[in-house]
Amino acid sequence: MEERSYVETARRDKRAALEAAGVPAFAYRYDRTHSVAEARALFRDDMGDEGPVVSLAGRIARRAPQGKTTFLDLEDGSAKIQLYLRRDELGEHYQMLEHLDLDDHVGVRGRLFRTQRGELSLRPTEVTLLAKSLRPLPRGKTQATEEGAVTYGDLSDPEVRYRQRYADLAVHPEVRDVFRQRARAISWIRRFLDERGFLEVETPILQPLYGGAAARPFVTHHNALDTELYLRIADELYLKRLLVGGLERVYEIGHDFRNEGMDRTHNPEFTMLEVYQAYADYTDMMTLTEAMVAGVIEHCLGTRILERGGVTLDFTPPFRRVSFIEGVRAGCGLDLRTAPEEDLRRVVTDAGEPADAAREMGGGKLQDEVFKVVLEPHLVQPTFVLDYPKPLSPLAKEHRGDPALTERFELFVGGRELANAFSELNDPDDQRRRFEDQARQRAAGNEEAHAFDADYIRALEYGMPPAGGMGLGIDRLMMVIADQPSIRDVILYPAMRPEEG
RNA sequence: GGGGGCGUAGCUCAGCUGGUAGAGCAAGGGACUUUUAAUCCCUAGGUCGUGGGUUCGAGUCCCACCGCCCUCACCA
Repeated sequence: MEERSYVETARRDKRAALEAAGVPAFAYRYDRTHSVAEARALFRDDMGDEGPVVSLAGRIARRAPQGKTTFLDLEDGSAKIQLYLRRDELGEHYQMLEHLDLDDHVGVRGRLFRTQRGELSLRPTEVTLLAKSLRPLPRGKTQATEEGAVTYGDLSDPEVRYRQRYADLAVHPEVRDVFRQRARAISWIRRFLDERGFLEVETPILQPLYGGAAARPFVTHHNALDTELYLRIADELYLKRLLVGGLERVYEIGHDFRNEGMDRTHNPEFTMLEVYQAYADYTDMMTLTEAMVAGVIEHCLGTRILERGGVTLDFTPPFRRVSFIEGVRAGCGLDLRTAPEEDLRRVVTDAGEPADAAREMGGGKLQDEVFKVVLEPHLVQPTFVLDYPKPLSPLAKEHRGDPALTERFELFVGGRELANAFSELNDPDDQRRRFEDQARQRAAGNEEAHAFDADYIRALEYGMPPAGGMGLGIDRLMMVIADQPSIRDVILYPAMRPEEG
């Protein structure tokens, strides 16, 4: 049994006292007439002491008993309001107040008015305990200053904030706002796609073969089938099968799982949007992505121009476009298609990468590294990087103008990848060769190489229409929209090591 | 995985070259009928992350472990 702090003991004593007096500590329901924000909006200054009567429910966020008068702050999901309680107006209810604590849920009914100090308040004639708080929330104390509210002694330990998100949310209205904004953004994206004829679908998370990206998977086991299953690393291959089946525009918003490192921009499970459109190519995807990203930002923030970390980001379409090859050439003078690998390695090591790591690189890996060093850090404004070298893009169609490249783009913002799209490879024989190549890499020890997916090849053989496909990391988009520096701040329950080792 | 930092009361933190713990807020008692971080008086509250070691003596020094943060690497 966990030992209780003296604070909790005091609260339990109060609970017992209330229950002994016939006051239930945990009520069943309460009819409120307004949210606190709605109630605040009802009041007009010409009402004087005769404001409307409302019923509100929420937590006690401040307690300031003053003898025959008690001030409480009541906070619900929308806002805070001060309660002004008088013994001569509450009668026997007033005795109950001394058994109420910070954080208790209460319902109150009374008239709105403005105090002499000018604070919009509620003057309750009834107070109902709705739920006792037996453990104090880690609240700070808020003071109004000339520059706005300042909170002292506030919960700040990131570990506690992520592990006990309920407490973090309860004491930080601004954290609740981040997740409200997230919900608004996602529902706007659904509407955007629905209006354009895209069908929202759900594909398997448990998969016998994983694919669609280069990543190590989580492995699990199905008892009844006695078989290994993988948590998906991407939706791609299942969604493209639907194009074969005649669902011409599909999308999915769901979690992918990648069994790799975690940091400020990576959580092991994360929310991905994938969109596929038949008879379209990557230029159509670029238009779609631009409209969607600019639209959702404008919907959430009311503007397309954002200040982020001292930099002004302008999401007004059209976004900048930079060719992968040209961008690298402008950055280091080398043409990735023709430059000797030695020269590419020198670019990488000159940028501070360890020489021995660079020596082991070759082919696509080396090209990717050159890009990361030369171009990626400069992609601050929303920028499409176009036409990736073929070795980097095993699921993308060969570029119609250059067999060394693929028709692919990635969208970068603030130096980070936000979206990835191609003209989808739909030639089953080509795809088979690429899978075979991946199988060879896998046999050579590359854990991230694709498995050979015979069923997917079979689907392509039936004939997949030409299509554009796009994937967008919802969490990273939310980091931009909500101006949060860590992916953990836009995920309600980020991955953490289990407590107690 | 490498490097750096952190872990002390319910919360935020202080604690020097080692001498067995402090503050503010929160809590309990008292005063107070318009407060705004209310104020004033009093009181209580701690296996100093865990386990070893050095020492007459460890929150402090050493070692190991656990957890979190930052950073590099890997990746995405």
